[in-house]
Amino acid sequence: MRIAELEYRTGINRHTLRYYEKIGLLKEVDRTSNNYRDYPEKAVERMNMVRWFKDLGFSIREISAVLDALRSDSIDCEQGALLMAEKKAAVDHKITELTRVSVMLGKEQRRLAASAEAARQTGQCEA
Amino acid sequence: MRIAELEYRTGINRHTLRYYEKIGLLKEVDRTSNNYRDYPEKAVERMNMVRWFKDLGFSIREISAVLDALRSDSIDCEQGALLMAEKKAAVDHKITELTRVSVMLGKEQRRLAASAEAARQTGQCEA
DNA sequence: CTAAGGTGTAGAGTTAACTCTAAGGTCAAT
DNA sequence: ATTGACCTTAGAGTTAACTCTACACCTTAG
Repeated sequence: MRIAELEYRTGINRHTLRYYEKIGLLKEVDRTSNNYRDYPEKAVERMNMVRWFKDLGFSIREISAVLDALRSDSIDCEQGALLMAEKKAAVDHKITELTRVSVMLGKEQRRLAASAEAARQTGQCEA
Repeated sequence: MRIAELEYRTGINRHTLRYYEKIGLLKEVDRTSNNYRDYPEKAVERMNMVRWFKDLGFSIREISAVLDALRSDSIDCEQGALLMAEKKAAVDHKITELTRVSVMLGKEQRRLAASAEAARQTGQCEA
């Protein structure tokens, strides 16, 4: 497929797609005889994965490393397994911290809602 | 306390502390007669909270909004409660997605570890 | 054959969030 | 009174990750 379709199917700007290619994040690209880029189905999958990771706060460098390790022609499985374990630990830590944040936000939400209720009686917000 | 101590106790660069003040993220600042900044204990607490949120991927704008709502002289509790609920929902969604990522990374880690084991026999990584 | 619309490259511009530099004021100790 | 370690501001520089502009080439419908 050409760049317009990949752009449409991934929601990633074509300039960004070319940028990703340049920095080595998107490697599944061929060229047609007229020098247009020709993307395989796999490119859609990779880019959707990139968006997924990116939205969760991974850096491009991290995503590159993970995708490279997952690519089937990856050189070193041993190394790849280590990377996965390391990333999983980081993700699990983040989940723990976010859970703490969620609890805190829930508490504060209830506190503020109660104050808002009181305010409707007294006219003042905070107690 | 002066800026050196706040820098030491929060691990946040003094330039960054002044920057945070300028953009309204750090409001608990007084001045001594010689125009030096004089921070109350509360500033340490706020800055540690900022670091906590920042490391979890919140933007400065988001952190500002949350801290403002938590500040005891906050104007509108009603609005604050809504903000907390909204942020909590976003955090909970992120936790769900990160959990999916964690599962995926775990699977890939095991797959790669198995391939590495096989490689030790055959000399080839991927099957 | 030409105009519209898709594609190419190179490189400039943008935004967030710092991080640092320069030039100068303050203060405690020698 | 000078030195050195503080502090001040204004503004420049940096990094990541885009996003856009300019200009030229390719393709297809009328």
